[in-house]
Amino acid sequence: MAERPKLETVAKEAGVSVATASQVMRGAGRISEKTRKKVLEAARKLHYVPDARAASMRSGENREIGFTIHQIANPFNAEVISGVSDLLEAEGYLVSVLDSQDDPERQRRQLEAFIRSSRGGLLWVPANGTPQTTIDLLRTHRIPTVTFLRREGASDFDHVGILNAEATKVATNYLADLGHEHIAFLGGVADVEVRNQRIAGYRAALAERGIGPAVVWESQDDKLAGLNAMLALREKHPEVTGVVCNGDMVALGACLALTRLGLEPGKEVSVVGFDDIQDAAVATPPLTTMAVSPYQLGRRLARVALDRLRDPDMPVTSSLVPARLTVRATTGPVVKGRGKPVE
Amino acid sequence: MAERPKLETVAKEAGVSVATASQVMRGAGRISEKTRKKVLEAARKLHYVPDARAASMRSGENREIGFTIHQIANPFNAEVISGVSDLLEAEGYLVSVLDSQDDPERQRRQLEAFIRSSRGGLLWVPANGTPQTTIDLLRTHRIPTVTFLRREGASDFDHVGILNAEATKVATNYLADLGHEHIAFLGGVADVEVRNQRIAGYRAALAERGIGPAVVWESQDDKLAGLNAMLALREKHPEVTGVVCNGDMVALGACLALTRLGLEPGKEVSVVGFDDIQDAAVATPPLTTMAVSPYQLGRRLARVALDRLRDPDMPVTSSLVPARLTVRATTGPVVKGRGKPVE
DNA sequence: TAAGATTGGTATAACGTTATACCATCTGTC
DNA sequence: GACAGATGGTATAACGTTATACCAATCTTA
Repeated sequence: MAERPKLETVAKEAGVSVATASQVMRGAGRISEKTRKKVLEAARKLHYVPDARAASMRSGENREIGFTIHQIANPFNAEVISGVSDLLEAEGYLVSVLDSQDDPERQRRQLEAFIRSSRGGLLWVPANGTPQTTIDLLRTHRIPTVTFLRREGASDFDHVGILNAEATKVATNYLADLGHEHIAFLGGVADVEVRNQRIAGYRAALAERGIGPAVVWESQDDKLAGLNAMLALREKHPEVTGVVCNGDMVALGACLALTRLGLEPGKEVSVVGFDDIQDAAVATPPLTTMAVSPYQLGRRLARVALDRLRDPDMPVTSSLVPARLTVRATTGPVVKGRGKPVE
Repeated sequence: MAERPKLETVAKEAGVSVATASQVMRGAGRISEKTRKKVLEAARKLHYVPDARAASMRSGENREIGFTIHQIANPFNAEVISGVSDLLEAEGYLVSVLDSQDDPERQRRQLEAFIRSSRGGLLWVPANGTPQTTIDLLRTHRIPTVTFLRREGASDFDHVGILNAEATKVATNYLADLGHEHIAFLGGVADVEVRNQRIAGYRAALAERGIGPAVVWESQDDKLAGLNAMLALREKHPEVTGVVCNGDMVALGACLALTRLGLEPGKEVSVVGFDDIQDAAVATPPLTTMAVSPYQLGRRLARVALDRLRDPDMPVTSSLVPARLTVRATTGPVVKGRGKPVE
């Protein structure tokens, strides 16, 4: 098999200069239909594929976009990725996803590699505990960047995120409307920005209603952790009848815990999730949750990135989308009942 | 802020030639400790980051690896990605993930972009229905490629996969050992290679035991689809008491369906999953499944890729890992019972 | 029909690295 | 003190594109 052909090979085959061949491939310049055909034919015949490195180096353009996210293995994020890819690929960009696993050190290495290859732009969920040096790195190298979900307040980069406080406020008020007077916030680990916002909304609703005190309980954001956290919360605070969760996975785990305790979610204890992942609707019982459409969120993110790429001097934008209360079966009016002891 | 510094800037700052600066940055050539220090200091001061495009173009090396997968939004795949990244990043590579969404056309576009930027290597789960032209594309451009999960038989690329037939054979035999005589295979859509292998193992076990007939039922590989498929299967074949599933998500859906029908998984009907995703252990009841450790599988995949990158002329390898029967609560001896009608 | 405009094409210098070949200077040896 | 070998450094031509400037024909138009 022949070596990878270059423009020179194609030009020779077509009997024109490299400059002409280049113009034909890019659809630029003024070329007659006849030679255009000749060049395209030659390129096809030789299976010519341009070298993006050389092109990008010379032209200063790069149609590859990076998406650095804290966890790929998360149904919500995965749907966001779909939304992002669909829109950007339709515009001729290539999206490659990097998983920082929420580790600032790993993130730094990835972003450095990213800068080395001079990608076109970056969609970024900053890892928890991202140091200033990493932010400086991106700023120094003038990478068109859109932050996603985190670093909402910072106005150094464009941002797309969720109206977290508003959402948990709605959720908490909804539980209060149902008659719940002891409402807890469950899930997430301390000092994650998104969680802090959600807790703030939860507290605000409590304060408005004059109920409380606030009960905030930590846990990792997966189902098993949610299960265990709910068991512990229940033991320490048996008076709690309403639970606002940091995410659907935790909420589903919490429901599992209630079932184990012989309690029925939506009866003795009401649970509200956050995100509306696919499982939420299918679970038994189906989960009441604050729904954000991750796919649409991804498209929004991509749209902002496109705008930024087209006009680098545009003022920094921030775009926050609301979550919608979606009532299913895990919430209801207060019902008395003690449940059976754990087996 | 200054323009992005190049090697020339660094060299000037340090008072040496670009050649020397280059050698220092790469740790090559013979350079005195004194000038080495000078150059490194200058680079640090200017925040110099080399341009990987230029380096790669000149040296012909590229430490970026692509991982094209049919679905990111899948807990099993997500864990594989972790395993791959952990190992390759430790070796100084950067892994970027592309989601083909199992669409051959989208996959072709992505692979073309991939070739254009002359990445170092490719880990590839071929989309279902991948045409020969796409395979030729990779071969023509001599991309070091390792196929994963699919195209097991083809010996044109290195391969890492799962011993599918063996696993479902074990699962089916296990159900037969428990006394089940009517065993069905549930899940997956027609003509996906992995599923065909699993069905073959299932059929082989039936044949060996002299039980049957085989009942094969299609469904998408998610929980909701599994639920509906199980309901339909149950209606058409009420005699079935054992179900071997194409994946854990389907199996979990099937269990949900059984519960809705008033049947207890592991009692009236036994269910075996495949993969052992995180949810399998947490579900109620916990799922019996054929466990493959996706993280370890990812590391294996990365290992094979590294070997290939180090020795391009090495003969093509194939590495198939077994799945381990992991008994939990959804399987048990045959129990008679009709269940209650759907509410 | 001469001057200008338009059309279709080409030569060539970048882009920022790295690999090669080469050239000074030292150091030790006889 | 002449010569070999080691040591430390440099000049320069690639890598495969694209952008710029330019040129040679051909076509207008007055």
